[in-house]
Amino acid sequence: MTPRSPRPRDRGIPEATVARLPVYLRALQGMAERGILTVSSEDLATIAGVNSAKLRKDLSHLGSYGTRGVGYDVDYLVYQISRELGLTQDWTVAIAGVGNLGRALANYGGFGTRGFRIAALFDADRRVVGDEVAGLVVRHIDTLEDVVGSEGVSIGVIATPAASAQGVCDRFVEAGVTSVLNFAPVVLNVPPAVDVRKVDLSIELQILAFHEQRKADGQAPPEAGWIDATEKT
Amino acid sequence: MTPRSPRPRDRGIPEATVARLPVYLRALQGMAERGILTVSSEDLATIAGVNSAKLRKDLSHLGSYGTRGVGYDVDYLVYQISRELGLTQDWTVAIAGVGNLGRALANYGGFGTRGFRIAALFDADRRVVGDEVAGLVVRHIDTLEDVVGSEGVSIGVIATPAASAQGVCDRFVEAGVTSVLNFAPVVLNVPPAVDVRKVDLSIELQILAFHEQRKADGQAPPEAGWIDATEKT
DNA sequence: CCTACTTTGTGCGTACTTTCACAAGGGCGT
DNA sequence: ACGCCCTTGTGAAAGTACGCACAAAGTAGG
Ligand SMILES: NC(=O)c1ccc[n+]([C@@H]2O[C@H](COP(=O)([O-])OP(=O)(O)OC[C@H]3O[C@@H](n4cnc5c(N)ncnc54)[C@H](O)[C@@H]3O)[C@@H](O)[C@H]2O)c1
Ligand SMILES: NC(=O)c1ccc[n+]([C@@H]2O[C@H](COP(=O)([O-])OP(=O)(O)OC[C@H]3O[C@@H](n4cnc5c(N)ncnc54)[C@H](O)[C@@H]3O)[C@@H](O)[C@H]2O)c1
Repeated sequence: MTPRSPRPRDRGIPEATVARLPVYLRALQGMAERGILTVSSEDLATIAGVNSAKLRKDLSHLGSYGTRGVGYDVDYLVYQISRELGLTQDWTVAIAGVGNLGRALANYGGFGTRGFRIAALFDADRRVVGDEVAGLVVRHIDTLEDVVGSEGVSIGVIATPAASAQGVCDRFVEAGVTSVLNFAPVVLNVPPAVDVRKVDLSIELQILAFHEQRKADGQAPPEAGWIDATEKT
Repeated sequence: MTPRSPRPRDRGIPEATVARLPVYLRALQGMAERGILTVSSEDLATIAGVNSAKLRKDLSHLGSYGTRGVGYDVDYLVYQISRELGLTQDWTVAIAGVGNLGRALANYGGFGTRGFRIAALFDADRRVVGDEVAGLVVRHIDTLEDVVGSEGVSIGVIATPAASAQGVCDRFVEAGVTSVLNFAPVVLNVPPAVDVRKVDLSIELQILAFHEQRKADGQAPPEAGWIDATEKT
């Protein structure tokens, strides 16, 4: 068993590494469930779809948690990555906009099991307010400030139409939310202390279309070989 | 450069630029609708949330479409970016997995209006097959090969549970699909000629949690004006 | 205790990205 | 026709990210 590390030496994990840690974490959790005790960087890298040197360098930012000649202790690494990502504590989430997407998000079980508790759903439409969705009663958007305060919401999810997104974002920020996940196709304006991440499905499709066109244009029928997708996110 | 080039001399546009073109495009389309004829890199950059030098360099990859002293012609730029992204033609999309997320995607109007036609919905559950969703009848996943062939599907969207994702992906690929948008939290394995893009909401939340923890750990958060979010995707 | 073998952690060169800063191009008023 | 002023397009610098290759560190077996 790897000895515990005295100091989490961080302050300066590259953003690219942070974006990959959740991938490693998920792979490791899968292994832990299947009773695998240790894993080499080579094996974990293959599963995570990355180069093993990159994996080792990523993990080295958290500390030296591997054992040369053996690999990494799965449970220990799960713990270390979780701690680094801030998943050892629960985070409280609120979703604004309970339409197609908002409902899908609310009904998705994968969040709660990962330390993200959905505490409130908001909508502006009175036909929706009062509905029960995923065990929560949809509240009116005008109660946002009160609820965010009383529930201690720290992450706001925006699933409203684009036109309302900035307004809702401002209210989240005003109410003290410091992280926002935005599904509306607009660039949000926020103070420097607030983090925004955007998920834009149309953009993803357009990027695929670009490459698709490339493939169709310059003809050079690629060969065989079965490799890991690049999965650029 | 290394002895061998990874691709037959990349005909130009950096991946990072491709990922931003859709953002510019959306901003420009909004301007076009409001009757704006020309725009400077400074203004467009502000709206798109990027640095103006970056914007100019991005656009320079498409050609010299600006006029010094004036800016860019909005309509012309919309056309050029659309062409570059391959949006002057329609793309046919199929969605596999008509659950919470699959339904939200199918019901979303924003795709069709941007040149992405949803041609088919597939599910494995017989209670779902036959349902009408967004004007389409859900088909059984076993008809995937036939439909993909006859409809000329080039982009496959995977919204099934993680356990089924690789299998569905393999069938898409086998049927001739060369671009995949994956919502399931797994790393897909595909041949080199196939592009995969992944959207993983849990990862986004985990990245936010990481920064949230940082803010809490550290000390007094910065205080300043009102800037554009970095929007790293 | 020593040798053979495995796997980590990282130094280093390469490639990509972002940003700065400015010369050159082009419109417009006079 | 001329010169001023604005904005583009782009070299060059600075900052990130990637992946190879290998010494160091640890295991296993005799
Ligand atoms: N559905 C998708 O698959 C999908 C895909 C890509 C992007 N999006 C984006 O996600 C967002 C939501 O999409 P959707 O399909 O769920 O739309 P939707 O119209 O089904 O739902 C939007 C909901 O937001 C509510 N709303 C409107 N203004 C509000 C406000 N000020 N405060 C609170 N709630 C408000 C509406 O009442 C509605 O219930 C949109 O911005 C859309 O562009 C959705
Ligand atoms: N709903 C969300 O907000 C959300 C968020 C993040 C990630 N995801 C991921 O998206 C995927 C779908 O999520 P969901 O909430 O819609 O799940 P869901 O369970 O509601 O829907 C999944 C659907 O896929 C169908 N399916 C199962 N196996 C199939 C197969 N082999 N071929 C075709 N269809 C099959 C099921 O019958 C079901 O209808 C999951 O991988 C989930 O982890 C969803």
